[in-house]
Amino acid sequence: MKIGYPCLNRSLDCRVNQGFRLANLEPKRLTETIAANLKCLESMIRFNTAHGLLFLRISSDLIPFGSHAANRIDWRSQFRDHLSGLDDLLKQNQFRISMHPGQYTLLNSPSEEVVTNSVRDLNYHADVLDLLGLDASAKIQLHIGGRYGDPAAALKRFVVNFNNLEERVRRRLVIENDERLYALADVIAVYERTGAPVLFDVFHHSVLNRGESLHQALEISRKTWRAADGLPMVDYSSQLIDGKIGAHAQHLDEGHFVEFLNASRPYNFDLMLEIKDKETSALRALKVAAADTRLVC
DNA sequence: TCTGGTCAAGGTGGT
DNA sequence: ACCACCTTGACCAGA
Repeated sequence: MKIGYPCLNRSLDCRVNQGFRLANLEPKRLTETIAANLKCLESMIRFNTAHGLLFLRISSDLIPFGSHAANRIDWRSQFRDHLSGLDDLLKQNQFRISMHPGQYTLLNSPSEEVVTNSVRDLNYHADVLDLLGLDASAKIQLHIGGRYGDPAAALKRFVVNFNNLEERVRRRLVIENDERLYALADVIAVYERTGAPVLFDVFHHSVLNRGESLHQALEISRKTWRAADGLPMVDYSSQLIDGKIGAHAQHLDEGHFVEFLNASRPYNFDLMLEIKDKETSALRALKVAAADTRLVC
């Protein structure tokens, strides 16, 4: 079990997701921003290495407008060496890597244009991981998408569009249960028709489920990961006190986390802590989990 | 330097 | 048909 926090580090004096408005897009600025973001990603990798946080989710905003038609610079060639340099760092320290496209990336939309844009966005994510030289254990996690008034048809569209993706994208895609529309059982149904492993989200499952216990859910989801996919990935969070149901906690709830660690044995997985204060909670989690024999840090 | 409106992008659900 | 809301961090214009 490696532990990580998503995308951003609050204690560094740089940012990996610097951007600007589309109206201000200009090749020189784009090139400079990408260079700055990559430099900051290196700082983040060094920070995580030093602290034993070896599960890294790379921000989708690493390359501003990464999949947008207006991005016309050849960043893939321009930053090829820079990216493979980062890969050395990642491999030396045995990092586990993921990425998570945003809410607008929807493979199952009834709109052809939305699907086209989504495919391009998934290609972009795969480009980053490919250029980093990472194997198939580096994953891109996606939700099934919308319901569009007809969940069966929406699921079918997901399967068809998934199976039309390039192999280099398909091998990296894993599907995550959400907290409103598609529960673990739905994601499993998609797995059966696509072979895409299931990334189990503990918190979403606590909000939307069909009665599976944590144990059952971990058992069901882990079986969908093959050797080449690496250890299963699991997302963890807890409810924000006094927040709406489904809102992520601001800080790690240590009691809840200890309970999760105990209840999740003997299953092993890499754990992403989706908690607002990012590395602060991840570092606390490492301490809490210090005696857990599954932990790698 | 601060602040509030806005940002590439879609969809749900209440009225 | 319309509109508030989602979920979020950061940009940026105007004060």
